[in-house]
Amino acid sequence: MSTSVSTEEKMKAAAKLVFIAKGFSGCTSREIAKEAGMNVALVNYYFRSKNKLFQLIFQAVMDDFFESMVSVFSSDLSIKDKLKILIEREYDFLTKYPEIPRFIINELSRKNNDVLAVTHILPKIYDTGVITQALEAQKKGEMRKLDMVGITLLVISNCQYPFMAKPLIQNLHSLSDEQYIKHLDGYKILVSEMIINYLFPTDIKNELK
Amino acid sequence: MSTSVSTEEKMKAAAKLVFIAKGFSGCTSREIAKEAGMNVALVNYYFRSKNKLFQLIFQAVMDDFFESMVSVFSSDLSIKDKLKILIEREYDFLTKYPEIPRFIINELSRKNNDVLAVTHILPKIYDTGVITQALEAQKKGEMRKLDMVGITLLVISNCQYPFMAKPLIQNLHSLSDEQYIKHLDGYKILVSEMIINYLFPTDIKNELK
DNA sequence: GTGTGTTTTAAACAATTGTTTAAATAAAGT
DNA sequence: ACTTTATTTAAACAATTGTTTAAAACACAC
Repeated sequence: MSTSVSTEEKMKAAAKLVFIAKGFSGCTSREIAKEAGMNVALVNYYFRSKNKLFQLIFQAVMDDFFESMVSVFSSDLSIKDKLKILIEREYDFLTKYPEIPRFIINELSRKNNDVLAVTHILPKIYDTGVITQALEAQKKGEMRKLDMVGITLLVISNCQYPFMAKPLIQNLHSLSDEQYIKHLDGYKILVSEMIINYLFPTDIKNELK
Repeated sequence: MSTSVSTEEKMKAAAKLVFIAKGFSGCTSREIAKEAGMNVALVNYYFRSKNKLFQLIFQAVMDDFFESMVSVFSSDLSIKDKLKILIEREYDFLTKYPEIPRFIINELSRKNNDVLAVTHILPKIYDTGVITQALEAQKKGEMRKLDMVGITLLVISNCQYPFMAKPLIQNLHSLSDEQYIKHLDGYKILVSEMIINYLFPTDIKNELK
């Protein structure tokens, strides 16, 4: 029993690694098993099929991915500070796991994907009260009027895309890995400044409408 | 001869369609041939291999993708107007071909990809003189100091990501296709406003550093 | 130890993969 | 019309795919 849990967990870890790096259609069961150092048949023994294993991993990655968002929104901060911290956290997370947004967007774009997946996240965000908090700030004239979709897009566009586009930008501007990471370091500040300044303009009368 | 060009072209069109939709590892030679309404063997007859065909398509898509950027930069406008128009054009292009950024980023992220590809684009952008134009505007204090990588990231993050993330945002916020397109319509204005305001602040003394 | 159940293995499976072959068809040249 | 070349086809190819099978190895009760 003790070893079985361990092997199942090792296989999941390997699957996560390989799936994220290569995508569902880009890898094979044998590749995952090899990464885990075990026999191919164990994929089906423990998870019934490559697809079932994938769904498991994908769901877990999704939950991880949105966990920090929910936790920031749950904190006791102003909406402005929440967004500031969120951007900070996103960059931290993505520095560690830069492949994840590409992985998620990719697999969600795949048809024949059983994943309905994400619908359970929005209620969690609602429960944090962050949305009413934003609405109140907007009523008080402290925050620019913008719906939740827009706010989400604004934040994750400017956080996730720079990591997703790394090979593109590197190729385009001939940058090494270190050069690119360094660039992102400064870019994070810019993004935070730009978004916060836009959403919470200092000169309220002129900017807000 | 006349039919042969036509079939080769038909095959390329089909390949473009299928590759963009499903990616290199996500589709088969037979699928492409079927889409073109022809025999599988013709893939290898005309293009030697699935991989060679892919490289051909990928290169063409890349060139298309950056063509509008170069053409806008070549125009006779201020740097500020060039960026405004660029954002406008990007949204137009992406409304037509929303899958392309995901396709490009995906395939560039794939290892074992022979594509070195993009290095020929940057010189073209240099040749438009847009970079010296930006530097001059920055010297004159009209534009915020930010290198080309940052400017590129700023524009394409906020243009491309909203299209790439469509299934994610739709899933997250339970939006129909029409609802999402509608959202993007308004979002485009926001993005343009935010970026231009950030790069060209009206109150120069306070904002620029 | 013996027996029972679980875990792991190597081998096999049918299906699908990219690619090749060799024959059939069409086109072009003379 | 005949030859030659280019195009298209169906069939086959070896390799790889996800999955199954049946036996081996293991763990642990008794």
